[in-house]
Amino acid sequence: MLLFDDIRESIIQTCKTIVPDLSGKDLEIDRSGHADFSLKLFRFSGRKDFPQLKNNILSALQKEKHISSASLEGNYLNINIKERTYLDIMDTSIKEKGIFPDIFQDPERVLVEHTSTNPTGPIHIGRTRNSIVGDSLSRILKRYGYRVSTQYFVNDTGKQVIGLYLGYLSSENKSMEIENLLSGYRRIYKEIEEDKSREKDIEALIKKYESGEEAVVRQVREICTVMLNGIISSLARIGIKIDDYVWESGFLKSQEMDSIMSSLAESIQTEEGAQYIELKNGTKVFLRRADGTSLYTLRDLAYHKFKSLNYDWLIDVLGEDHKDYSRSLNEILTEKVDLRAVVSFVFYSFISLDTGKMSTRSGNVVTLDELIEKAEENAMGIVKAKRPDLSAEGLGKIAQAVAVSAIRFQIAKISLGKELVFKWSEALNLEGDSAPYIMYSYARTTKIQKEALSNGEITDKYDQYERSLLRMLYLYPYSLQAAKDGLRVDPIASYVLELVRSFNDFYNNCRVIGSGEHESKRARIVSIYRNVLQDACGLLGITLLDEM
RNA sequence: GGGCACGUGGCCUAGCCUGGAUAGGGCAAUAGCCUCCUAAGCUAUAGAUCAGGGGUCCAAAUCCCCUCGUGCCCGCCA
Repeated sequence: MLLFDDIRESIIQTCKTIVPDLSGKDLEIDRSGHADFSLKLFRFSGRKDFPQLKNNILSALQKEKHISSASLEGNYLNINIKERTYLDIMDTSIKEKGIFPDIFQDPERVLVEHTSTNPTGPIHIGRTRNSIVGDSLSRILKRYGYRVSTQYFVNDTGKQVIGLYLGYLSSENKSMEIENLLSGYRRIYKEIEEDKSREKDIEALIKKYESGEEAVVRQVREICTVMLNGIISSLARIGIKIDDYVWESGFLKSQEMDSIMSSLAESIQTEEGAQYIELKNGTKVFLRRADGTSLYTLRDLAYHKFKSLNYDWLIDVLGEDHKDYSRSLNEILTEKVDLRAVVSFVFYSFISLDTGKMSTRSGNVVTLDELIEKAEENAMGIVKAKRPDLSAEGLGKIAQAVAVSAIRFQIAKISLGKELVFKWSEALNLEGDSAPYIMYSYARTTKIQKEALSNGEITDKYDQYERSLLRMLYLYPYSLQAAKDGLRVDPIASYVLELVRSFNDFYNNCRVIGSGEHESKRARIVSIYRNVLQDACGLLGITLLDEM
């Protein structure tokens, strides 16, 4: 059910007067170029009165006020909507509400947890998929009317982070700089590979840390803060700002953890002193080590409990490696802990490099900063060549917008289940299905917007390009809904590309300025285009510029 | 071994949930288009046994089963 004034609904109502058991599914958006919408009549073809039925629906539809034409082709009933209807619905919505579609306000409070990468180094492009998806998803839900917040769960406990701390302790250079901390971290993990007993030093430190030894706690926090600030500023460069940062160490001796443990009390079993609970499929989920220190699952359960106090719907954006883990977590949350909030998980597959899996520890990574820098440099070269008339400042502004938008779009457009292999040549390509392609089509409308006359009479003559563009614009809410329902970002990206393609057809075939009787009508179509494109690009983090 | 994903022209990808009319795009290739609102654009050509096999159905890229290939998970890591 779409939440705007949908003409599809009124068509279905009309059809129902003839065939009461018709449903919304029978009327689909046509993708094959036959019509705007098509009614599939296959499932009624067995009826004795089928020929009569077809004709009855046809004549009922021909009288419908929004329909310009309806015709039978085999078992399809093809329907075209009046161009003026499209134009008026969108025009009115934008004039009166400033937005199309004007959808509902849902009071649900939603928390999107994303990124949450270990603060053990700069964020790399693999993790960036998490951030981009999480950020766009929260924008989509906000656009839908939910009250949305975003949160980053900062992992400042456990082996990785303590390993980072040990690296710091055992290196001569005590500067709190990212590069220095990172090299200490890498050195420690090399040492562990060669000599497993080094892990004991980490375990000993974890114990000190969890027991709250002041100097340890303070220094770990300090190191994590340095790393986290690096990640925060990298993300800021691509337009991502996370509302809250919640430190995992805060749950070590928390009310939430106690509450979880008491909810689970009856199910807890022990094995050589370690505490675990058993799931329905027999999996053992460990909560505490034999030495009493907590495990990630327990802290994560406490964190979910905490989130559920303030939100109705929790959305976790996670790598596909967390699938089984999340299933276990969810089983515990729904069946053993009485969590009020609904929890949804969004999984994405990994981004790898030509050289294999990405890893901060091994150094086989492309960091987000590296990508941004190369992308900006690349964009700058192109803008310079195309716009020799602009000042350095103007060039920089465009190059930056192009680089950031391109990075975000390249990731957002791919559906989450697909594994990605990062290739520089593709990342730096700014033609075809890329953000600049979209941005460019917007920039071309600027002069039209400024100079075309838009308040004259509107003719009733529409050509195929105007008609297709109007229809594409009208279909925007359907993509919004697909994105929201599936917790996906790529439907918006696909839609935007299709919309831009449709606009380019229009632009190349329909002159606006000085087109006489067509000018007002076309100017209004362009104006709606700018509005919808801006809306959709806002969800994807694509910056639209008036010139480029 | 068990579980979860993914497999669409040389490369990348949409469509799959909710089966239906000629499988959309892009990159790379070839040939064109700037006296006309920005050529980061547009047009045309070439390129696909929708991994393979079986099944259901009037109808399968789409649903079901099997096989193969790839990735991920199966820790007192996070």
